Amino acid sequence: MGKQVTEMLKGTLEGIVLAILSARPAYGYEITAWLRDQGFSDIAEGTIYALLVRIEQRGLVDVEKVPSEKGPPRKVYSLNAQGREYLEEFWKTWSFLADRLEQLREGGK
Amino acid sequence: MGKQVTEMLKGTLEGIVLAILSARPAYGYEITAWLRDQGFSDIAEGTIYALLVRIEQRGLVDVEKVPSEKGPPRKVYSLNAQGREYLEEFWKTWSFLADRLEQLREGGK
DNA sequence: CCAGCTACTCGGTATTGCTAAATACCGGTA
DNA sequence: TACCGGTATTTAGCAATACCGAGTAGCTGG
Repeated sequence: MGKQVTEMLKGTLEGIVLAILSARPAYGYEITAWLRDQGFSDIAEGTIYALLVRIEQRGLVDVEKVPSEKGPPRKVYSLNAQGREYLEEFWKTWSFLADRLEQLREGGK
Repeated sequence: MGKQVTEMLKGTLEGIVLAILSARPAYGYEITAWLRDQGFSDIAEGTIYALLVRIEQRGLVDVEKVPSEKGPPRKVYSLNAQGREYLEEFWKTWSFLADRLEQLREGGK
């Protein structure tokens, strides 16, 4: 994609990852692959890992190291209660923004 | 609002301002006031001015200095052809992101 | 034993929004 | 006159987050 999406992801990517984790536990490599599959073609690996470290440090997720058959051990993240609360907040913020944008788009026609 | 919105605005605020300008020419102070009115309670003045300078330098807007009855002259910005094109791109990017988020929200229920 | 996939880490850069303070023009008021 | 408040813009420094590139490490198949 382009630079536009990169800047737009700032602030939303975190919510996206939390939303993924709210459905099921997952690890970094898996999340990156899934996102690319969904059309986020140029999400950088490093970005996801850094983000995971951040949300772990903020106590939004629990981590468990799980051995992999295909490589080094995976760090499997799962959303905890605090993370769920934070995700709720995220959705509210997102809705606010999306509503404003929708209005602007309507008005601009 | 909070930090969440601040980070989320990165990348979207530019589109928001361009969308505003697509409806009618406007100047910085006016845009800031309007945004605050719309619920963006803590948009910083400086942020809007800096953003306007950026989009001007990228050639997305035309500028005209207009005397004000109530203070120093206003810098009135209006969207030009290139800006309109860029705004189109912005809406596409936004739609992509909004669609993905909507799916995630659905799935998470 | 090496190539290639899996899986994670780290250092440096760019972009963008916020903070805070300064500058400037105007009207009204003490 | 002198000052205050509202209008209007500019600027310097800071913080957060995504990207880039390179490195580490485990496993499997040729």
